[in-house]
Amino acid sequence: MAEKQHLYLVDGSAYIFRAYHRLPPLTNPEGTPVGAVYGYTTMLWKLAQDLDAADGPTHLAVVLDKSSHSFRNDIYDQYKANRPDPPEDLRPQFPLIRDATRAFSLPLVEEPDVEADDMIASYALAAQRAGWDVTIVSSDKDLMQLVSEKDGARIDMLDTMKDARIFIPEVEEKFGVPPHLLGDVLALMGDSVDNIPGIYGVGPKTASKLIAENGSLTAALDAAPDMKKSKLKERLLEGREMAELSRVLVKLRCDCPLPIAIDDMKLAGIPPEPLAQFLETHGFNSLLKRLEAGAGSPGRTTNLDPAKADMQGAPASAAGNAQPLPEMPPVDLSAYECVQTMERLEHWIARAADARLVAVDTETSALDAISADLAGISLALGPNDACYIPLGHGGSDMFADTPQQVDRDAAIQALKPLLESDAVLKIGQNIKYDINILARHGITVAPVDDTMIMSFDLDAGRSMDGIGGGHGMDELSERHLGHTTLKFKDVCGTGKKAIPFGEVPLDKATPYAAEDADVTWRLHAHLAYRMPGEGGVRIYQRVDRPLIPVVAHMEREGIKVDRAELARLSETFAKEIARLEGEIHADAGTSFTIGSPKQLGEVLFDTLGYKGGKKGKSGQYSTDQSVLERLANDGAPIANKVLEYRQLSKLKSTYTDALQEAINTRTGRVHTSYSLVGAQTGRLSSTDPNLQNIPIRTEIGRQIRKAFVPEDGNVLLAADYSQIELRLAAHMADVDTLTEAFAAGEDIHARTAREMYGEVTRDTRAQAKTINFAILYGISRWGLAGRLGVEADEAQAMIDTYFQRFPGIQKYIVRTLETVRERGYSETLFGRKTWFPRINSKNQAERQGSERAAINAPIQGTSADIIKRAMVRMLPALQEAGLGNVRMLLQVHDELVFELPQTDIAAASPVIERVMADAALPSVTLDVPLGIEIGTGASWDDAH
DNA sequence: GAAATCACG
DNA sequence: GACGTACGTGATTTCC
Repeated sequence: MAEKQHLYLVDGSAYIFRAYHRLPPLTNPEGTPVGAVYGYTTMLWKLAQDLDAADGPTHLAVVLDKSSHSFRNDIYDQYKANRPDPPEDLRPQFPLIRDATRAFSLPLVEEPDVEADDMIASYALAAQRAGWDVTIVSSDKDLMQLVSEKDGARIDMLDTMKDARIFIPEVEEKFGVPPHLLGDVLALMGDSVDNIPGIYGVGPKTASKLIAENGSLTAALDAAPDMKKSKLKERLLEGREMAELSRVLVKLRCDCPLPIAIDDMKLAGIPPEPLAQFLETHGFNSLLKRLEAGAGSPGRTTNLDPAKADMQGAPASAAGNAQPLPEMPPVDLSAYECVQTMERLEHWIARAADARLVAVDTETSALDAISADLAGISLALGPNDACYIPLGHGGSDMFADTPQQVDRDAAIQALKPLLESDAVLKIGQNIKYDINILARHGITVAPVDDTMIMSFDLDAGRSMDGIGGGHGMDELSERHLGHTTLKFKDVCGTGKKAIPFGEVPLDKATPYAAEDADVTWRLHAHLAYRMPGEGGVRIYQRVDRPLIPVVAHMEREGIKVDRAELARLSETFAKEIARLEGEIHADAGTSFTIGSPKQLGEVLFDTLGYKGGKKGKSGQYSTDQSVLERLANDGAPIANKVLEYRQLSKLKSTYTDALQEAINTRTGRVHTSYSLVGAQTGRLSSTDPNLQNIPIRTEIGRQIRKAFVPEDGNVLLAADYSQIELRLAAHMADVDTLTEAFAAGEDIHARTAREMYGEVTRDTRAQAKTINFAILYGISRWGLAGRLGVEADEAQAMIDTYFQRFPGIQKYIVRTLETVRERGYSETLFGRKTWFPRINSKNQAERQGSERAAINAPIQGTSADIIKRAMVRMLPALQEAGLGNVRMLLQVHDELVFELPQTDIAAASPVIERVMADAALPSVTLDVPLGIEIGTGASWDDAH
C-alpha cells in the first residue's frame, strides 16, 4: 500500500499580518521593510524541512488572497468594511510574499472573488475525499470548521507561531462544540474584525452554550420564543435575520474549482538556486548560511538541526536576522536632547514607534532594581540620535530650583504603549534591570534585545587584547566602537562624595545618560550583525533571550526569610564564637586575630611549632580547611577549635547577619539579582545577596535554610535534577553502560564501583563517586590522589581502569580537546560557545587549566541550557494547567524553588517534573532520562 | 584591591 | 626541570 499522503495548506495572508506584529522592523539592503517576509520565509523553511518527519508534509501549497473583494461583499456590503488599511510598512511586503513562495518553488493558489479560506476549504475537502491527511497552517478560527476525520483521513490545523496542533478536542475545548457546529457558534457571536454582525449582546460564551444545548443555530433560534422572558430572548428574536445572514457569511465555500491538482502539489527537494538568490537579495544571511551549510535545499537536507526550527518562546528580534551594519559617525555628546516638555516627549515617542527599534536606558538613584527610584529614561533611535528624559531630578539643596521636567507619571503613561508594543523592539544593556525598574511603574517592557547577553553568547570566555573579556558597556564600547564612554564616577563622583543620579544637573546628566542609550544602539547594530555568521543565534534566541523576562520576574518575586529566626541564630553563633575565641587564645598562649590567616599561620607553625607548615607564593603559611584537618588528626586540639570558629564566623557574617540586612523594606522579602553573563559556562550567578550558596552540607549550616519560608498557607517546593551532569556526560560520551544504568534507575556511583572493582562496598562506592566527579572536571593523577588520599601512581591506575571500563569517556575528552584546540571554543548540545583563548598556551599550567575547563564546559553548560529552557517553559505550563498561583522563586544551578498554596502541591508537582524532565526536547533527544526529585515543606530545608 | 578562605552546584 | 593540580561561582575578612 502506498504511503499516506499529507497535504499542508498554508494560509499565507493571515500569517503575514501576525508575523508583522510579532517581528521587528527589519529592512533588506535596499531599505524595503521585510520583517514579515522574514517570518514567512522561516515558517516555510520549517515546514519544508519536515518533509521526512513522521507527520510532515508530502504535499504543500500556499494560498493567498487575490483581491480584497469576494462574493461575501455581494451578499453583505458591510462585510470586512471597517477593516483599517494595512500599515504603511506592511504593504510593500505583500508582493514579496509571492516572491518568497516562488523562491521555494512551491505551488501558489490565488483566485479572484473568493477568499483564501474558501480555497483552503475546497482543497482540504478534496484531499480528504482522496483519503489524504490535511494540515491547514493557520490559526484563523473560521478555518477550524474544517477540522474533521473521515474514513481515517484527518484535517487538522497547525499554528506555527504557538507551535500548536489543533484537532477536534482542541476546537471543542475552545468553543464548546465540535467543529461541524462551529459555524453556528460563529454566526451567533459575530466577528468584529470581519464585521460579521452576529446577534448583538451574544458573545462566544453564550453562543457556544446555545448551540451546545440546542444542537444547531436553527434549533436555537426556533427555541427562542419558548424561552422565559429575558434580555437574551429578546435579542435572539430580534436578531434572527442577522444571525442567518452571518451563518451564510461564515460558511466556507467548498466547491471552488481547483486551479492546481493536488497531485501536483508534491513536495520534493527544493531547488536551492532560486531560494539562495531570494535570501541574498533580502539579506537573510542566517538562512543563506544554513542553506549553504546544508549543501542543498531545506526540503531535502538532513544537516539542519531540528532545534534551529524550534520556535519556542521568543518573538523574533533583530539579532540573528538580516542586519546590514550601518555607517556610524563618531559619538557627539552635544547632539543629545534633554526632553523637558510633553510635546517633545510625544515627538520622540512617535519617532521611536516609527523606527520600531529603540535603545532604552533607565537612570536610577541606586543599583538595586527592586528598590531604586527612577531618575530618568534615555532613548536612542540611531547614532547621535538620542535623548534624556529627566523624571526625578532635583538638587539636594532645598533652595535650588527643581529643573523643568515632564511629570513623571504622565511621562510613564505616554511611554507605556511604546515600551509594551509588540511591534517595537526595545534594546538595552542588561535590560533586565530596566525591566524591573519599569515593572514597578506598571510597564511590561517587551519585546527586548540585550546587548550584554548578545555579547556573552558570542564571546563568552574571550579576552580581548588589553580591554578585558567582560560584557560591560564601557568595555564593549571600547572593543567594538573604539569609543571611550563617559564614566559614571565622573558624573556622580565616587565613594563618600557620590551623589544620586537624580541630583546631577541636567547639563551633565543628559550627555551621560543619552550616550549610554546611543552606545547601546550602536553595540546592538554590531552584535546583531555578527550573530548569524558567528553562530550566536540559536543559543540567544532559543535560550538566553526568552529567559530575560523570566529571571526578571523571579527577582521581583523574592523569597521570604524569617528575620527573628536569623537573629536568634546570630546570637547563638556569637556566643559560641566568643567561647571558642577564649579557648583558642588560651591554647595559643597569646591573643591574636583568629580571622587573620597570616597571624593564625604564624601562631600555629612558629609559636606553637606544629609541623607541616607550607608557605605559598605570597610567603604565607596556608591554614585552610585541609591543613587544619590534618593538624587536628595529628593531635592539635586548637585546630578543631579554629575550624569551628571559622565555620561559625562564616555563617554569621555571610548569612545570619547579612540576610537580615538584605530583607527589602518595601516587600519584606529577599530579592537576589541574577547575572545571565556571570559564568563562562552559561550558568547563572546570584549576587546581592548570593542565594545560590545557602548552606546545606552541615547540620549547623542547614539551620539557615530553615529561615527561608513561605507565606502563611503556602509551602516551598524544591525540584532538583538528579545527577544531571553525570547523565549528560554519559549521553555526550555515548557510554552504553552508564546510559543503561541511568535508564534502569540504578545508583550510578555503585554501578561505577561494580564496573571498576567488581564489587560494591562503602569504600569502592565512595571512591567511584570521587572518580566520577573528577571525570567531569578534567582529571589529573595528582588531583585525584589528593582527594582520595592515595599515591599518584595509584590514582593513575584507577584512571586507567576507568578509561578501560568506559572508553567512550576517554574518547569524549580527546575529541573535545581536539575541537577546542582547533576552533578555540567548546560547544554545548544547544550550541552555546565558550572560548578558551589559552588552550594552546606555551605555559603548561595555563594550558592544562584551560584543558580541564574545556572538558567541563560542555557538560556544565548543557546542564545550564536545560534548566534555563525549563525555566522559560515553566510558568506558561503552570498557567495552562490552571496553576497561576505557583511562583518560581529561585534557581540554584540544578534546582528550582517554588512557593505555592498547600492545596496546589498535588497538581503542580507533576507539571513541574514534566517541564524539567522534558526541557531538552524537542531540540535534543537525550539517551538518558533526566531524573527529577521533588520535595515540599514549611522551609527550604524541609523541602529537601 | 588582592589574597585567603569557604559557602554552594 | 619547574609548574601545581578538579570545574563553575560570590561574600567576607584582613592587610597593604
